[in-house]
Amino acid sequence: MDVRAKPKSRKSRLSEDQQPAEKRTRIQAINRGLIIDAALDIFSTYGFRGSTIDQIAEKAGMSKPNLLYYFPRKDDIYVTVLEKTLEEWLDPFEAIDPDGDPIEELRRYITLKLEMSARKPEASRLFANEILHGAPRIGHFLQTHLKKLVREKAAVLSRWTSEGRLAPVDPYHLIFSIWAMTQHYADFDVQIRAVLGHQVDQPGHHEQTAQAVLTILLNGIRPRS
Amino acid sequence: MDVRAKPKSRKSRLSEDQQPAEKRTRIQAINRGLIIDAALDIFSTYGFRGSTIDQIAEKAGMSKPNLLYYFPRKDDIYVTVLEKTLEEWLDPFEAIDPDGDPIEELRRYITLKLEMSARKPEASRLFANEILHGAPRIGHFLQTHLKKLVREKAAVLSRWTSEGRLAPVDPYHLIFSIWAMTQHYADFDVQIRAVLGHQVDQPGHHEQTAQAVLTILLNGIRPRS
DNA sequence: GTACATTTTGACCAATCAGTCAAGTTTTTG
DNA sequence: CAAAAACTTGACTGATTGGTCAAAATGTAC
Repeated sequence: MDVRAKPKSRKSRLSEDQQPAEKRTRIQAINRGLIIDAALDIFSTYGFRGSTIDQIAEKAGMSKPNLLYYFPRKDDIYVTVLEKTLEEWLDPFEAIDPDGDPIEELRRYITLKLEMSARKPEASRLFANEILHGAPRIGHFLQTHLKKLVREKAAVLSRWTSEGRLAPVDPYHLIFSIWAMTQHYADFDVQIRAVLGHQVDQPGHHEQTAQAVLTILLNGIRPRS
Repeated sequence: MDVRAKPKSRKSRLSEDQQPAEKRTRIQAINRGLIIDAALDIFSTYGFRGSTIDQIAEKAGMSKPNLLYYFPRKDDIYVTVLEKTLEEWLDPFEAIDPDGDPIEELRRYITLKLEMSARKPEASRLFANEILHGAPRIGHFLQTHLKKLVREKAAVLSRWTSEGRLAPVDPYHLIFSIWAMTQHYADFDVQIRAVLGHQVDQPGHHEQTAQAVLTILLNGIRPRS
């Protein structure tokens, strides 16, 4: 269940790359990587305005002017990181198989998203922060690419419902619900930790979470008599 | 279903009031109100670091030094607004009645939360933003008051389950799920609008949302054969 | 090794913004 | 109405921070 599979030469969706990847030197590849990793960390913790270039440079182990040599503007770093995050984020959604078994496909998708939330919560938080503040940089992307993608998947869910293989439920809201519940575990981690205490660091906790979320989504909370 | 009912002389939970409310003059009451309303708007849109005192002052219709006359520090405004938000936020949760009918109580709570998300999404976003950034100002509150409150309600849910009046599901994760789904509609409003289009502004849309969320949570998505 | 290109950095600049202050205006009080 | 209290504000300050620049250091190609 490795979701890190690289997107197959898919074009960047948010902006054109300033520089074709092939033209990059070895040093550039390394340093851009260091910067992006550091930036994800800092931006997801403090937000765009709350983060400083100095912080990112420090974390990446280089001077500020050096960092600006690779990404001339603060915005460039941010957009690059956001873009990478978005791609990784949507891959498993695209992978929902219209020809698979409905419950199994959704179970797999939900499990995958929960794993991502546990493994890389920074990515989820970066995205959440951008949306929360009105998505100033990805509004267009949401209205075009994401809208289309969701419409396609909603159609699949609709068909499953009409075939009686899924409970009759609005497919859009079902998608939103899955997103809500899975991302919540990354975005509201602090709150969950505060409430559950150290229990969240114990082995098996993620499995328990997955179990609970799947139970609620699949079976609902009304007792089956 | 009015949730604006004022908390019954409950003590502030985050910080002591700088000044007892009785000592406030008429002008103070008015201006503090204007500031708090403006601040909720600005802070929820731009985050703490992204908001400036000038913006808030402008929105409140007064000069910056004037605003600082009422709240000496930027932080003071923020904490005050956060505190008010938190109270309003938890009231309906506290109101879950251990002696009521489980499904009805949860249905009421979920409906109420969805209404709040639709009516005052700024409050939800302000809270989400604070949690997302590590809850630097309310960490203690979460670990004490909220933790205790959730434990109490989780015990009620547990009992309901053991009485067979609720499906067997981890009570903590059930609470998290409800929070996730209801807040999602406020926090990710931009995304939902992008996907659903202008449909969200049509009359009856909130009812439709509530219907879908309740169906999923109550009945799950697995078809009942 | 040498010439050229790439990478790195200290020192600096300009804009933004939280917060101060002293001098004014308005409101309340007796 | 007079004095005191409460309120308001223009002009300022110091700290932070995004971004520049020219010179130095390092890496690469022949």
